[in-house]
Amino acid sequence: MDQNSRQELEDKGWKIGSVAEFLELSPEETMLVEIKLALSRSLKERRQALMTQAKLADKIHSSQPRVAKAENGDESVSIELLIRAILATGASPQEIGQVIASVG
Amino acid sequence: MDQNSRQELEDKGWKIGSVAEFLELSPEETMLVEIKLALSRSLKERRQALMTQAKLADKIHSSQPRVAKAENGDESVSIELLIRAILATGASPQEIGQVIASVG
DNA sequence: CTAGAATATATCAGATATGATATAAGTCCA
DNA sequence: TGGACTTATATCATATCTGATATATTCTAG
Repeated sequence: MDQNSRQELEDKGWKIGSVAEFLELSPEETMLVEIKLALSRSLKERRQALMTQAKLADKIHSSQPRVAKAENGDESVSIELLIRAILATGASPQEIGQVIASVG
Repeated sequence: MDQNSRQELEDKGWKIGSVAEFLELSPEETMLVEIKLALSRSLKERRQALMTQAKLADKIHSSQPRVAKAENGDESVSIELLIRAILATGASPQEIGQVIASVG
């Protein structure tokens, strides 16, 4: 975990108040966060190539603001919603598996 | 989706009241459910080889009953908890990606 | 520039997932 | 056969996630 990753996580609001607190994330907790961020990035890439946030929101019976949060790695977004959204871009389970497997 | 899968899903309580209702699951919704079930099965296999449900519950700061639900594909269990649990068995993101990629 | 479209941020009430607890049911072997 | 251990089921108050809405900001074409 380098300084850039740390900054990225803090920027996304991963309730990190101090370096010490950050370092207390276990490897498993860190992996979980990285999985979420990888899914966020994948979602944004795929969605941008295909449609607007509002259009995707409709497809998954959600709202444009929630899609925005999903794409920006907001901590309030569940992995479940991320996967629902990615599936709605036409991704296969294989592709989703790839994204997760690509994490550290 | 064959008859066995359907029966499996109904057994797990995936709020399916009738065949018609079941068939109204979109391909994306079906994939999501199958991803969850695949993760459940993987969790159970891995955990059984290593430790007791109570031990795993401690590791993820959860409870034995919740681990039981996770392993039995209970609808109330989030993908997030499933992944947290699988990571706690020592699985890598690669292995989790494999499980998801193995779905349909 | 600038209007319209897309995206981001803020707020919130309701829905869902959570860990805890109690306890039932199953498993195993002394 | 029964007692320890493990897993399953039921209930619940609380925490977290949800979609909706309002609105601010950013982007893009003209």
